[in-house]
Amino acid sequence: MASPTLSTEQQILQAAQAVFLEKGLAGARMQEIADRAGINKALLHYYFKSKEKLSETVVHQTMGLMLPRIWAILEADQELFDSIRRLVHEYGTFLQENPLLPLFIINELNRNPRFFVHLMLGDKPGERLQRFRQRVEAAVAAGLIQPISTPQLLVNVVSLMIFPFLGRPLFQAVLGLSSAAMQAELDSRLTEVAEFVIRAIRA
Amino acid sequence: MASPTLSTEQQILQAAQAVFLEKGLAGARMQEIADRAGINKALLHYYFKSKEKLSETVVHQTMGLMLPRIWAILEADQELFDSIRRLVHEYGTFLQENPLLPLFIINELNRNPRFFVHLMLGDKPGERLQRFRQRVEAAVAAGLIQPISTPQLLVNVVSLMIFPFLGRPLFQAVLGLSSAAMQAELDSRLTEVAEFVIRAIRA
DNA sequence: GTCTATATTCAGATAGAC
DNA sequence: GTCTATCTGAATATAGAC
Repeated sequence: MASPTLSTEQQILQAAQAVFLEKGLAGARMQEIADRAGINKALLHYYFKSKEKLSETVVHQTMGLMLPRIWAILEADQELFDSIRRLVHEYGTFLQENPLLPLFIINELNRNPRFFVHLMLGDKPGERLQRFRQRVEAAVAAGLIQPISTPQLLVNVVSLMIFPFLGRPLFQAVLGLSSAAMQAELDSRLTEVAEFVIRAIRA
Repeated sequence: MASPTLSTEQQILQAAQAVFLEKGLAGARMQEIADRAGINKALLHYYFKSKEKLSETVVHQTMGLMLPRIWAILEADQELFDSIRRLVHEYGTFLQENPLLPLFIINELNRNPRFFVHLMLGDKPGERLQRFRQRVEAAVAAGLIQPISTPQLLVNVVSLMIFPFLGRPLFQAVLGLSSAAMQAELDSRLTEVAEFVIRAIRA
């Protein structure tokens, strides 16, 4: 049960986020959310008409924390390698603090791409990346980096950051690492991934 | 409805795999599996006592296709860069043919790590990677590649291969690509990822 | 082995009192 | 706003005839 100084609505949202992240949307139970918020199911439906509505509110709130920071970095006018270092470090830190988020997001993204993409990109999806694309192409043209398309570069960076949190149980077992040792590996990626990418693309 | 020349059991397994991959374990309905197999629910339970049992059989069967090939590459005594190229190409091709598999696997892996890890690695999880580990360390010692730990290298390669299939809807929207264009990007990764990794680690 | 019909369980949602 | 009690629907699983 969360701090009683929060409004009931905030208690619910906090409890709902925790349960959704732990169990996934399909696995989450309204009963459990109510229990953790210290109320009952009826009141849950009084505040949020349905589970679907509740989840949308939670997703909206949760994504709001991260997205502006990512876009700020991608749109900043800055040396490309520094952008990559900042992106890896800031987004990586956020992921360390929210390690369950990737699995939840990936599932909802695939279940309802429309809703999700609109939430992340607003009305004009393709355009937000224009600045970053120009900077990559300029760096290629100037011979600063290997010829690589913006899609491939971006997919690579994002994959390297997020996937370890999804495959963690597998990696830990295959590599024969303790939970602490695996955590240390993830920590060191906050800098290692950036250098890995930079070495790969540097001309 | 599948080919009627198959035994009922095979019809069921085939239908079950399709539904599990499309809907996920939680989202799959026994009714739909029965429908696609051309039988009814009761018969489904006659062959497989429960949904859980059925899913275990399907997972077992599906993973069996891929795992031996991966281990063969990791355990082969071969030049390291060639191993990476083979791994990316063979595993990548498999993923292209089974694009829905990653999402299903990742969910089941996190839902039940024990069962899953045992299925993938057998009784002695940490040991199967010994040969590959030695080869990486030897390459580092010989100055052929940058100093990198086996865990980081392996996590990187696997992340670069699998994650694009999980984040595909997002990437497609962010990058403003058509479905065909996105597919082309994924295709070209079959070779590009290997070269990306090799450039990153080459001394 | 295969079917129809039914039992059981569970979870989301609502009614209505306070 | 908050509660107890209840409805409704869906989905897994089983009984029993053929």
